[in-house]
Amino acid sequence: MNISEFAEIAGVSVSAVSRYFNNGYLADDKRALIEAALEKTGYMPSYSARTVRSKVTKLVGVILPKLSSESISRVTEGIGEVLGEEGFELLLVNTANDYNREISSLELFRQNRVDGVILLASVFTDLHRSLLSKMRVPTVIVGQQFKGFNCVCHNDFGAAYSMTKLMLDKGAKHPAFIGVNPDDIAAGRDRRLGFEKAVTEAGLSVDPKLCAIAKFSMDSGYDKAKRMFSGRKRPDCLFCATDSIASGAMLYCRENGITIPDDLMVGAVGDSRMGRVLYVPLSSVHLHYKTAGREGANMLLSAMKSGSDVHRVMQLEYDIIERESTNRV
Amino acid sequence: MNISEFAEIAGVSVSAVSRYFNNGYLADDKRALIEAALEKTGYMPSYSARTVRSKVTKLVGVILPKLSSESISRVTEGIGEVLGEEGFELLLVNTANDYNREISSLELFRQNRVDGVILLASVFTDLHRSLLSKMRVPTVIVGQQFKGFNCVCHNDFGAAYSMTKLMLDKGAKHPAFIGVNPDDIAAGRDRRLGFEKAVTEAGLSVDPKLCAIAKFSMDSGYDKAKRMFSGRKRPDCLFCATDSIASGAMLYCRENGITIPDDLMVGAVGDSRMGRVLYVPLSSVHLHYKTAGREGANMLLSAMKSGSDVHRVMQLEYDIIERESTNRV
DNA sequence: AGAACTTGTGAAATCGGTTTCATATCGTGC
DNA sequence: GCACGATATGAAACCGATTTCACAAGTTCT
Repeated sequence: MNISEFAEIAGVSVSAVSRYFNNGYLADDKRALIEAALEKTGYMPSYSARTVRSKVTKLVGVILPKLSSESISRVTEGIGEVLGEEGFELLLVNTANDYNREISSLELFRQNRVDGVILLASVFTDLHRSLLSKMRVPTVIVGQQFKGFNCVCHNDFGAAYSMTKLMLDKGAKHPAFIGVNPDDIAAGRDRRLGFEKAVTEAGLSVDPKLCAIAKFSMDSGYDKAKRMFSGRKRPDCLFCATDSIASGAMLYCRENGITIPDDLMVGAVGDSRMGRVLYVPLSSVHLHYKTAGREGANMLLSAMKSGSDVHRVMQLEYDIIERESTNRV
Repeated sequence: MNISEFAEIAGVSVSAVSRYFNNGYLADDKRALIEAALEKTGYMPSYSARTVRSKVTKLVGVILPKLSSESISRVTEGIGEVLGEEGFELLLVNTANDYNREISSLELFRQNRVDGVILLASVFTDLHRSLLSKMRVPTVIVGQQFKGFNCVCHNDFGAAYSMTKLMLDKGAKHPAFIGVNPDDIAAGRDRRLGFEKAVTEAGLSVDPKLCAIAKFSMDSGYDKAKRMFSGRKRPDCLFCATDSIASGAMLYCRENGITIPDDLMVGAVGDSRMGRVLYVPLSSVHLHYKTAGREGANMLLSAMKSGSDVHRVMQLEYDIIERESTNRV
């Protein structure tokens, strides 16, 4: 059924029906007629037809590097909450960390498919920059700070610094580090720099043999820990860029008689649910992922409303969660 | 830029451009002309305009009870993989376990917003049934078996049965159960029934005082364990409907000197990442969530292609993962 | 050579809405 | 009594694509 058929059934003009759904001028008696017919027929206007003329899709594109990650799904949950209240729906693209899919999704969203875009990406390239600046629709980046664009990010540097400092303050002298790809500015580079600053500030030096780059997974954390502990130098504290990595490293420690926190303190970033129930509860830095999603969505909403090109940056702070893994007396 | 402007620039007719994008008859020379102009202008046809006429949205609606759950995000990942290959995108709705949002999303998708729907819901009501049977677009239910509709589900009964039997075979005599809402047929009722069958079959009886219904969370598992262990009767094995619940219960055990597996064996369903790194690695039943998502997507694809109303049911089997929590000698 | 297909083509109708526009009615201030 | 703004209305133009249709040209089969 289309709008003209429905208008005829209701006994009003096509324009009246359109106005009913779009808050235009409309007399109460027609409104009643339409509502009665609506009850009877269950008519719903077509979104696409509406979009052709009005250019409004009520869709927001969300580009994610993966789905089955606690942090990312929390961000997405926050985005959905805020946008849902405003009647927007999420068009989700999972790029599976595939660079090309990220680019092609941006390309797809660039023109007319959605009213706005929220991008969660780990690594940014020049191609990203050029594509992002050609965007016709408002865009917000969550989780990374990228000059010249709307961003909601975390204080990754501070988080890593504070967690490392916590361990050094408890007397550790041989700090180790397992991080992620430094091309990922937030989780890779900034957390590394935060670690390094804390170490240097404590009058110690960063030992390259006690530093490793892992992937975002437990298995990779296990692997890097294994290599590190096979060397001559033994660390007495370990900072990991993510909880997953830490949990893998701890698995190795457990299997090899390395006692936490006595032989080795462990601290990480992310405060995942898993951290609480690890065999030694994990000290971690809580980042406000869901809030980041909510704020990103709010930022996008105001950008879509205003249509202005002014970009904003919001940085969220963090909370240190101390648990047994750093509980040395 | 619209199709007529572009056609003029390319020096071909509007129809030719449309055919270029829709695999219609088209001579090679025109194809070349269009590709050259495409290179120059970056023109992209409007999805909504296309949809008005062709009725094809290339969108699939996915309705989820929550996002930040490992099992659900794995299912969604599987869905996205398969559908992405076929050029579909996901329109995601997170109902946050809100009954009304589930209904209103179905209502929204019923007509014309999407080409197909995949529904992950925990509890089905009569309203669900009536709404689902009024669906104009193909619909697949993942994770539940619902007579008369396309379903991809797990063998929840068998999973619970096997895990419980595993513990009873090792000599447990006082089995306990922490499950979820029995209105949830798959995770609630079937896992309960599977537990009960194993108990009865072993010549034991189900003690109501050793049975509890929790929510899908660690905290709730902790809480139910606390109450259960405050009673007079002490269980010697515990089956939990989910890993989260089990991890909460185990947290309580650890705090209260109940040794796993010696005092209490623990088994669950879900095989989440967390289970591997718990202070006592958790025995759990692996359900093929991602595969369920993939198969659900495949089922939807064939339903969309054929347009037929024949419904199919696919049940996926499971793997028992034995770890220390049931490792009694 | 002529019939019967297959392939290729562009003008025009069409999809289902929104928005403009010309016009009507009403209350209100002067 | 008249000008004026606010409210209300339906016909028609419009949005940007797809699809139909009538027809042309090239192939293949008798």
